[in-house]
Amino acid sequence: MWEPPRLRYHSPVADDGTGELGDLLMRVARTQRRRWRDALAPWDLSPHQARALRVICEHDGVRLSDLAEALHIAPRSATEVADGLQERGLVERSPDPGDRRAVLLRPTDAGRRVRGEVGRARAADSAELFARLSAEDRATLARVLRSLTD
Amino acid sequence: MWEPPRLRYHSPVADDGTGELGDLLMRVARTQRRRWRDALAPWDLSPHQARALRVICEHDGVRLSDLAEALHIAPRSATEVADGLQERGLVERSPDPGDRRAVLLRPTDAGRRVRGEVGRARAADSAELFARLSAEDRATLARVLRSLTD
DNA sequence: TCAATTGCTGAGGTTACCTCATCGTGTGGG
DNA sequence: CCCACACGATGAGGTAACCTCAGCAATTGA
Repeated sequence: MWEPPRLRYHSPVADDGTGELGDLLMRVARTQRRRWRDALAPWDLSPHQARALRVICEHDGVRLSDLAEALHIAPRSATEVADGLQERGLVERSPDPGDRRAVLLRPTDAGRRVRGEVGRARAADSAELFARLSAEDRATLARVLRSLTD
Repeated sequence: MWEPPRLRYHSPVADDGTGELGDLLMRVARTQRRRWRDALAPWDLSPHQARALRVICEHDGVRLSDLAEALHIAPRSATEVADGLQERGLVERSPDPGDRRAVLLRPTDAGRRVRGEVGRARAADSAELFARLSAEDRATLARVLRSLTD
């Protein structure tokens, strides 16, 4: 039996349309983040680990400091993300032949496989979420969002 | 002097358009989340605290368990959010006359004032972010996002 | 050549969440 | 009218994901 929520979080305040856009955007983004986290559960990866795996798979031989930059975290924290992936056998550390201080991260075979599976799961999930939109709404949404990312 | 980033996080992978929508959405949302956090800094409030203050101001007399539900966190964690707001003098606890187990949260005068200031700052920030869109793009975006939040 | 910088990581702290246990209060079936 | 059980809040304690700072080895530049 359904019971109405006692509190609504989102404001019933009348506004001019731009104020609400921010709310809507965050709401959809939160929905998608939650969906993504759930979709990632079978591999026991956090969203950050999945992003790191993707970065590492896309560029052969990634330095920890570059990974940190790509993920917008402190260099020290990239060490921990890499530790997590290494523990799971998805990436390996190797010395950088050009700079003996540095460490290069490379995907293992398992890492490449998992990255592929995760990528497909993510694409499927995204397609499912956006399936309710018409093709032209999707195109408009993509254009509008792109113009907001500068 | 500008230097190109060595790594791009976002995938150059060609896709069918729906896969990229998810990325774009998360990217815009992250931008906005960061902007919001920065906009909140003058009041020393976390995003969660600001949301809690908003909920408390919009409904007079909010139980901790209701706050937890509204913020999608465990009841125990709502206690901590309320503690933070109470320390800053923005809300106060009072016994629920109808149930002596429960505690009702109400905004103080300072809380109401801060909520107003934060709301205006947020609206201004949101307006600034979305200002580059045409009025009809904003309307379309709102419609499309709304249809994704069910 | 050597002082300063860079890349990584150990040590330890913070924040924001969680679960479980406890305590006082409400409530419904016998 | 009980009283066993459910419920609301919170203390205690744990975890995950960040952070800063210090230290070490390697590189770089004046």
